[in-house]
Amino acid sequence: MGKIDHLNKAFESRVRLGIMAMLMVNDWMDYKDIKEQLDLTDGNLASHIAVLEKLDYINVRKQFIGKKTNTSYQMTPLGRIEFQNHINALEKLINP
Amino acid sequence: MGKIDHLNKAFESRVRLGIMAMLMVNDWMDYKDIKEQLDLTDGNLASHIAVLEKLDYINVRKQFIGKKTNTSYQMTPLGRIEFQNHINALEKLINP
DNA sequence: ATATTTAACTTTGTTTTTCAAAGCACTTTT
DNA sequence: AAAAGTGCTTTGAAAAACAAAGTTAAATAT
Repeated sequence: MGKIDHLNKAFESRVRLGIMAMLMVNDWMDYKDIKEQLDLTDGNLASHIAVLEKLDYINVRKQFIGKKTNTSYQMTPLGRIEFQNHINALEKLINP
Repeated sequence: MGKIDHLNKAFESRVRLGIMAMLMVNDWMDYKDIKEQLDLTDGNLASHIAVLEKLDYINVRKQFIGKKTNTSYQMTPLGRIEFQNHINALEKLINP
């Protein structure tokens, strides 16, 4: 068993790392805010969100605020566990 | 400027993360040891080493031990700085 | 002396991932 | 009626990851 096996492939992208880090500390985050804070294009963000959603690492909520569409994201319990595991693996790798 | 801009693209691969982490704590590491500890194929390791060498993040030393060829790797000062920066960026991302 | 094994690659080919650009449907603002 | 914003999807090109096979030279075993 290699030493890097506990690093989660889903978090090899700095975009997805960024998304997860934001969702660790903010319960629901808007599409627009994530896009702006990470400086991403729509297509780029949408594709990474799709990956995280498919893995059941994030929940997606679509609603209307007034008459505007609003999409926001929340970490799932599984996502939190997996991200924590990844962070722990990173720490072990770095401080062996 | 996005929050993930200080994450180094070179370290998005868990293989390269693993190599650098090993070289943080071991001055010279053998090809064979890295390959075994990270459980990589020859081609896979060679290609990632090539990336890190091209960026001047690692030094390569080829020598004979007795009559056997021996290839080993060491982190360069630049590599150490860049890896540290990456780790710092990760920490900021995770503990904001 | 010959055969086998080992180290350290390189090459090849497939699959996956990234990312930007364009388009789209709907809504609000002017 | 026109322009602009939201939140996508689709397309397509480029890059990256990875495994498998082949290569070379040297080491060891027979």
